Amino acid sequence: MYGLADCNNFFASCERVFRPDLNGKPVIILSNNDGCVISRSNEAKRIGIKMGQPYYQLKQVIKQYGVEVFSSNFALYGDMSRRVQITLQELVPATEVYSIDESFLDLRGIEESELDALGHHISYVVQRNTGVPISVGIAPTKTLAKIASKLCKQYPKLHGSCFMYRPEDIEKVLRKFPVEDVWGIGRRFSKMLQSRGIHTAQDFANMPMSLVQSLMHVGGVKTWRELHGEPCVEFEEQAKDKQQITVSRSFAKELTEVDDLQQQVALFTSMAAEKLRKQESVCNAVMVFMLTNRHREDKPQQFANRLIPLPVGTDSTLELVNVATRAVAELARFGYAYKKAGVILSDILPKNAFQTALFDDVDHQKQSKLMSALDAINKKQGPRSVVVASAGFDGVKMNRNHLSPNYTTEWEDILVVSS
DNA sequence: TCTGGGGTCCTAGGACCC
DNA sequence: TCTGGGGTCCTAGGACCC
Repeated sequence: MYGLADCNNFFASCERVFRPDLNGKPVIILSNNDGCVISRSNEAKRIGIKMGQPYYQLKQVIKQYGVEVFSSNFALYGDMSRRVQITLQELVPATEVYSIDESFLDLRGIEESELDALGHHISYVVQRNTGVPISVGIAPTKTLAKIASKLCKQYPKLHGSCFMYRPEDIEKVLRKFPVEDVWGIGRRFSKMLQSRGIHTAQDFANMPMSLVQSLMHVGGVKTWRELHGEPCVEFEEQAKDKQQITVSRSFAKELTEVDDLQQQVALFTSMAAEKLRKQESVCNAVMVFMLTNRHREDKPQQFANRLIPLPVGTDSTLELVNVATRAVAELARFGYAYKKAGVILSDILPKNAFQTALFDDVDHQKQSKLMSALDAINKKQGPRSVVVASAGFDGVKMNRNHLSPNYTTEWEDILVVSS
């Protein structure tokens, strides 16, 4: 049996933990730059606010219903996520962290007769210890566990946990479960399936496997098998190293000056390099990209990008910033206003396996020591206590007009003092 | 005026090899 | 008119996830 523990309306719930006065009120969380809605309390869902809806379209509704609005505060959500994960780890043999608000639970070795009670216990303890409400689904495959956890959100009578295992019970659920809500079936395939008269998960499960194979390839077959109770998606306790690391942001105002763009890209590159060093890897290529505002059809459009292969794998912020900022200077065109930029580190390998080039003129040992020192200081004193000069201390040029305090981490305060 | 960010996997097709 | 066969590697694009 597999379990899935999925936090309810996670970001909105995190904000509420420290603002209990908001219980029962509509709450929404906005994306970076206060662009669009990325999390909603049940009350906000009920008054028709949609996921991904642009904030500027909601001003009227917000006023009318007294909706509480928050800018996203990932320092807070990341820390709350960690607390939930620690709590889960204490309750089951092993967990797989799937996303910031979901973990799969390894329930091997636990008696079937105990699973229903265990699910409810997990749901209760997580809420008691962290303040975050959570839905636990338990079933013979990951895909079915996902469905079970979604049922909890639909039916409060389940009290936060749903254990489904008898084939006849599962079929009863699948007959009412929309095919577009099945894990692994996205917007495109849902549309295609619906045009063929497939509307529920059970309709999909009733299709011949060969037809699923020809329409949706191996991914579709996996999902089909999982719905039939045959596990195809393995439990992965150990998080894998990232194969690609991206840092990108939209800006509050469009940037037209090369200097400003370079400073932002230098900052993104520093952040990406830090993540790279955290997983003890090096990258062999850097991609820099810059976009104009695609919503402004009256202005000239550009999606500029450049891939820079590196002669030797590196994890050095200095080296990477150097390459990335040079690319910005080459890409930026006069007369274009850039709304978003980013950097992607790719061709990633473990650091201990990296190869040196024949004519390598960088002293890697020295660079490595410098980066270790930089990371150590920033860990102790708070993020960006020490930065490369080209990235500056100002941070990203971003709107965050409804930001909550960092209730559980103090770094942002230290940053203000030190900068 | 104002529309997020960060990932993975799979497939098809082209380049290239013998 | 008719122009081999089989393999690998790489990349772009499309699908999906949160």
